[in-house]
Formats: sequence, C-alpha cells, structure tokens
Amino acid sequence: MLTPVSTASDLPLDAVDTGAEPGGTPVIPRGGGRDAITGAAREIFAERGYHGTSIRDIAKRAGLSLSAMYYWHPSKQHLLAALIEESTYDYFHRCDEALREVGDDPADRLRALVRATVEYRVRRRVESNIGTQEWRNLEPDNRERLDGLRRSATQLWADIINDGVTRGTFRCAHPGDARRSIVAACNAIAQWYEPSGELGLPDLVERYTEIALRIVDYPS
Amino acid sequence: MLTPVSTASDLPLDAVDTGAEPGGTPVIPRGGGRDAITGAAREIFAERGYHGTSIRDIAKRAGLSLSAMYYWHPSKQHLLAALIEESTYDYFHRCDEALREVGDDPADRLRALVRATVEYRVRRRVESNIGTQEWRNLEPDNRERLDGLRRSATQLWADIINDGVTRGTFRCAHPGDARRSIVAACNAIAQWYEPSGELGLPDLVERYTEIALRIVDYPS
Amino acid sequence: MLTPVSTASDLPLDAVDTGAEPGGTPVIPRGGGRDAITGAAREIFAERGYHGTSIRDIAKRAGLSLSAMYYWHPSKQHLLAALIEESTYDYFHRCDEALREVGDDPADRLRALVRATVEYRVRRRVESNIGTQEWRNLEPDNRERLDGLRRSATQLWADIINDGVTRGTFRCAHPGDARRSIVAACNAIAQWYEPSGELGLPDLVERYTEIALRIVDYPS
Amino acid sequence: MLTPVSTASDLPLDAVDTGAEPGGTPVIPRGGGRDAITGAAREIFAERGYHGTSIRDIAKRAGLSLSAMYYWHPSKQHLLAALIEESTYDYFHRCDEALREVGDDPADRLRALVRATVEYRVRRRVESNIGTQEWRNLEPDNRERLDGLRRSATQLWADIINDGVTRGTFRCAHPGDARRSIVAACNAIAQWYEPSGELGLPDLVERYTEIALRIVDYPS
DNA sequence: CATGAATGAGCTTTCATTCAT
DNA sequence: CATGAATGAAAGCTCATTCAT
Repeated sequence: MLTPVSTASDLPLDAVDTGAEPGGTPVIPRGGGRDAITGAAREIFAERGYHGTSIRDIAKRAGLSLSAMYYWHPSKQHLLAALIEESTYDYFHRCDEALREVGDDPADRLRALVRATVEYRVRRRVESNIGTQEWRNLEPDNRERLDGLRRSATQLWADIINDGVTRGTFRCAHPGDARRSIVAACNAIAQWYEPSGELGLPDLVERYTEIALRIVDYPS
Repeated sequence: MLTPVSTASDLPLDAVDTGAEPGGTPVIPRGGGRDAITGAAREIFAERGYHGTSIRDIAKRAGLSLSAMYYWHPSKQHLLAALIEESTYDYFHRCDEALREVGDDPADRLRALVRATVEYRVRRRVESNIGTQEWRNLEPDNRERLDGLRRSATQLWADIINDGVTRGTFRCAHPGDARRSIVAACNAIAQWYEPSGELGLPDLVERYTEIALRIVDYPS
Repeated sequence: MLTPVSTASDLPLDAVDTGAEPGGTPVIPRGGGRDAITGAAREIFAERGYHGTSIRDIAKRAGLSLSAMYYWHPSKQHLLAALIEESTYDYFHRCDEALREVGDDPADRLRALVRATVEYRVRRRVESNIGTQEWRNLEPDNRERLDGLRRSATQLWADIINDGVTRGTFRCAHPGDARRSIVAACNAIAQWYEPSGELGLPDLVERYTEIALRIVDYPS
Repeated sequence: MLTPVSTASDLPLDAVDTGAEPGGTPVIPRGGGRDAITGAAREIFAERGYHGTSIRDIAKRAGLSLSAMYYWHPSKQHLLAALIEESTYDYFHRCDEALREVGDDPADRLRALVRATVEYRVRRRVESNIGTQEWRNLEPDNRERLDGLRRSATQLWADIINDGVTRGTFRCAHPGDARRSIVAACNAIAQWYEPSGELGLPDLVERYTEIALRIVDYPS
C-alpha cells in the first residue's frame, strides 16, 4: 500500500517510468500524482539545480497543482532526498549484483564495476547527475543518512584496485588516484552521452572498461 | 583604466592587484571593496551554489553594505559572470603559455596541458569549481560569450591527442573518450585535493601526467 | 430528527445524546463521528484559538479523516458557531432555570444568577472560554443571530441589579459598573480554576456570591 | 540610534503616537516606517487577533509594502512580542510609580494600583487587549521572558491585599479571589469603555476604586 | 563611495474546501 | 459514512534590486 507521505526509504529500487513527455503537459491519470511529481522534479532538478527550481515549475511540468506536491511529499527537500536516495540505492544495488556474478579476479571485478557504473550513468543519467550535483543541498539529516552508502560505494572500488595492486595484477603506483580517475571518467559520461546517438551502451562499456584497465596499468 | 562598474569583459586576465600606487591617488579604493566582494562571492558561490547564495550573504561576508555591492557590480549575475570569465581566461592563458614552452611532440604537449590543468585546478580550486558547476546559471549572453573559450580549451586537448594518434605516438582507439577521461580526472582534483595535505603539487602533476599518458596508451 | 449536516440553529439545548436507539437503526453513527469532531474542535479551538486551529488538527485529534469532518459540518465556521451557540443556549437555559426557582428578592435572584454563572464557567469551562474569546470570529450571520441571546443575558443581570437598587436592597451608585465587574469576576474563573484542585464548586459559588453582593453593596 | 532589527527589549517605555489614522492609508514620512508598522499591527492585532491578521493586512494599513515590515521586524511573531513586551513594561512601570507616591496604608496602596491599572487600560486600551488575548500566541521564548513580569504584577496586588487582610484593614475572607475579581473588573474596562463617551477617566477611576475597596471589604 | 530605507516579484508552505468513488 | 486525491487562495517570508541622500 502506498502511504501518501512516505519517508524516502520507502522508495522502490527500480526506476519509475512516468510516461510524462519532457516539456509537455501530460495527462495525469487519477492517482498517478506521485509519479508525475517525482518525474517532473527529476527533470527540472537536473536542468536547473535544486535552488534554481521552484516547486511551481515542478507542479506545472507534472501537470498538477502546486498543492498536489505537498500531498505526496512533505517538502521540496524531501523530494530531492527521495530522488537521490532511490537512485543511490539503485546504483549500489546494481554494483552489488554485478560483483556477485564474477569471480575474484581483480580485472574481472573491475570490469564488472565499470560496467555497472557506466550502465547506471547512462540508464539513469538524469538522477545520477542530480546525485552528484545536488548532494550538498541535502539537509544534514538526509546527507548523513546517505553518506554511508556513498562511502561504501567508494570502498567497492578501493577494495578491488588495492587487491589488484597487492596481487600484482594492476601495476599503478597510486591506487587512490587511479580510483578517482576511473570514477570521474565514468561519472562524466552522464554529462555528454546522448542515448539517441550512434554509440551504443555495450560499446561504451567496452571503451571505458579499457580506459579503466589502462589507468590501473593492467597489461593488455 | 578600470571603470568602477565594468562589464565582465573588462576583467583582466590575472588576479586583480589592489595595491595603492605609492605616492599617487589609488585607482582602487583603500578599503578594497571590489576585491572584498569578489572574494566573498567566490567563497559563497562555491559553498552553496549560485541560486543558493543571496547577495546579502555575500555583502555580509565581505563586511560591506548591500548597496556597496551594487556600486561595484551591477547585478548578482554580473558577479558570477565576472568570476567565471576571469578564471576561464586565466586557465586558457596558462594552457597557452605551457604549450608555448614545449615542442611539437604529442607526449610533451600532453604533459604540458596536464600540468597546466592540474596546477589551475589546485591553485584556483574554488573558482574552477564554480566554473564547472555554475556554468548553466550564466545568462545566455554571458554563456555564449564564454562558450567559445570553452570550446577552444577542448580543442587544445583534442588537437594534441588526435595528433598523437595520427603519428602513432598514442595508441588509444577512441581519442574522444580518452580526452574526456583525462579532463574529467584532472577536473575532479579540485573536489578532493587538500592543499594543506602531504601530497605536493609537483607530485600531483606527475601522477596525473602518468595517468593521462596511460589513458592515451603511450608506451611507457 | 437530526439531519446529518444541520445548520447551527438545529442544535439542541443540551449536550448531544449519541446513544443508539435500542432495537432500531441508530440515527447517529456507532463511531460517534459527530461527537468526536465536536469534542476535538472544542479542545483545540480553546487551546489555540479559531484562526490558530486548522481543520486538519481537529480531524487528527478526532481520529477521523478530513472528509469525515465535512460530512458532519459544512465548514470550520459552522463548527465554531455550533460550539458557541450550543454553549450560549445552555448558559441562558441554566440562568433561566435558576431564576425560576427563586422568588423576587433581588439578593436571592443575584445569588441564583451568580450560582448559575459560576457553575457554567466551571462545568463548561472550555466552551465558555471559546465563547468569550472567539466571538469576534463568528461570521456576521452567526454573530447577529447570537447577539440577541447575549444581550438577553446581560439584561438578566441588569434587571436584577437595577431592581435591587430601586428597592434600596443594593446601594451601589453605579449599577452598570457593578454588573460588569461581577460578570468579569465570574467569567475570569474559567481561566484559572482547576477542577481537580482543592476548592470545590459549592465553595467557589459561595465565595463569588459574597463578592457579588459586596460589589452591589448589599448590607451583610 | 535606531537599529533596524532590534530585539523586543529595545522598545521605549512610552506609547508611540504614529499619527496614522486608523483605517486610512496615511502618508509615511521617510524613515517613519517602523512606527507606521507598529501602529498598524497594534490596531489590526487588536481587531482580528494574531492569527486572524496577515502581515499583508498590516503592511496595507501602514501604507507600506510587505517587505518593509521585514526591514524593521524579523517576523510577525517579533512584532507581536514587541507590542506586548513594551506595553507590559509600561504597565509595570506605571504601577511602580503609582505605588512609590503613596505610603504604606493598604487602602491607599490599593487605590494607587487600581488607578494605575484603570488608567493603563484606558490610555493603552488597544495594546492592553492584545496583551491579555494574544499572550498564548507568544512563542515559548518570548512568553517565558515575559511571564516573570506578569507574575511580578500579580504579586503587587497580592502583597497589598494580603497586607491589608493581615492588618485588619481589609476583611475579605479570600484574598486570592478578591484579587482576581478586582483585576478582572479593571481589565474588562478595556473591552467596553468608550474614551469619547461621557464618562471621564477620573470618574472611572473613582468608581473602580470603590468597587475594589468593596471587594476587599474595606469599611466605607 | 556608501548607506539606510523601501519595493515587487517570487519563494515554500499551509489553508479550507471539493469531488469522484 | 467515509476515504484518498486534488485544488485555488492565501499565508509568512526572502529575494534581487532601486533610489534618495
């Protein structure tokens, strides 16, 4: 059952497809308010940033009244937190799954993590950008709650790279910088990739896997 | 001569020198009002973002009245544009200089560009973050004026990498992704580097030069 | 018969009896929705005032949904009017009864009125405070309808005191001020009296009867 | 020097005459914003209560913009607190003065206190009503700060009456109820007295002095 | 150069109320 | 009888900006 004002943690792990056309005023089926609002907020937060977005903008794009937002979310901040939380959990979940499918070879594990990350950055491009850019606009409570998750994700990368270096699989001298560089490169994808363009996701994954392996100096 | 309220384009390429001319009438006010404001704006824009910052916050941190702010800058937007413009010019200028000091070997040129970029991201950490994060908040006029510069900077990287690939110096299969990855890795430095920490700037430059060369698959 | 949404004037003079008729279909719902709402409104109006109370507060304290409230009362204003009207009628009714039990001696009649008033202020402390404090928030229609009642009550006091002065039973020089002082003193009881304290209602009545008689200068 | 946003305690002890005609849109002299706002707030808070008053109402009656209010007061609550605090201090101050002018005879002291109270209720009719009716709408901080004052005022009455009873000057059996009755009678004046009517302030004082003395059973 | 005072538009949020079910 | 979903108006407050001095 859906409670109208849920805590952010109630959010499902998978992406919600609201069927709302970006930019248009969609017809909202009765009861579909929550998704319409979440979808609109996702788009506009990504376009203009948290403080650059007014809830009037969100309501308008959602095709609902201003007050409808407050029926489903107790505040604008809650909306942001819900968006970021859901997408962060989703990412973490996908990494976890990807890693569970491979053995303990550091190169395989790095490949898996790069794949999960690139796929996430492409498939959930919008929210993932919100996550990186609007993190500082989370109120302390929300931020603290999510900081742990973020650190865990960092740790996934660190563990793999450190393990690879220890075993001699990777030969990079500075595993921390290697990790930061790989993550930065993957994250940047969300800022330039055009899903409608020629380059398909599998190719993209392959390219960034190669780059990552070169960064950790894995003999090709 | 500096007119008190300059358009953003008047800004000098280097950091403003506020010192009073010995013996003469100071062109810049003793109190350093202009710098106080620019400095405060830089800090707070970086901390909270453009829309998250009120000009009252800026004036307060600058220790000046609201109206004093308007004496020096005609608007909040102007303040942002001035900050970004100055720092973007500065970056471009440094790249230019660095490249002029080296020959035409692609590896040398890439090394020079990485060095200039890393140094810029460290020495002008705050503004450089504003540049990347608040670009979208520039009004069309300002943004268009600067987009050319940005594209030129991108071209600097692209030319070097493409040249290296053409010559066979670099062996990476996807020069565009290599470029984006290198730039992303360098840019990220501004988000985690602690100038007061153990790692010095020269070491940092060396580390990221190595990473960049690995990304373009330059034989070590 | 009680129609579910009655106008304020339908209200009975006594507290509503919600008991289900034995053997028949209950006219009033088992859950006692109407009473729950009235009770909650009484408490919260008294605590925070009419404009300081939201109907969501009322519904929540009543343990009902917002819409349930609207089933029983057409508006927030109606709720206030009903509360005040019922309690004002009640007061008037009690005064009437008390006076019918005594003869025409002004002192006896004053004693009866003081007793009725003090008892009312204690037994219906909450509503009586709402009546005095929220009168101004009645909409013109409702206020006008009740103003007559209020004036009648005032007249009850005035008649007795004037009669006493005319007959020489009371010797106060300014019967109007005497009346206002007595009423003010009795009304104030609702603001400080603690029903759970040591002082019982009969003693309280006696004390204020004495005070009233002293105010009208009745020889003791 | 006037600081724009003062704490409530900065307020002067005497009543401010703003020259604003009630109900009209007065012409505000430059810099006269503070008084215009305070005056308007006083009137409308008294008419409609704190929660029934919007700051737009206040600004409109003051003949100023909404934001002007926020230049002088940090919030609507501050405005209420300032109004109540100033008037409460004023009352206390006047009582103190009145008592300093008389000797230690309980009857004289009671007369002095009644006079100070009646005069206050008449001369500062509006604020004094705000004080009694809107006290509960003070936020905890403000209320606590003022509760001490209020208790001190109560104590002034209590000391006098208790002293009179102890000495045998007053013969009332229940000094607490006598005190509450006298205060209630005096306070009620603010609710019905018409300064423009026939009854002058000195006469009013005399009448209520008599009533008070009868309440404490002082032999006439 | 700089200030104090003021403004209008806009912000997030809450309100009483409605309506289809 | 009662609910869940939604709304338009208005609330308190903050914003960038202006202007007389």
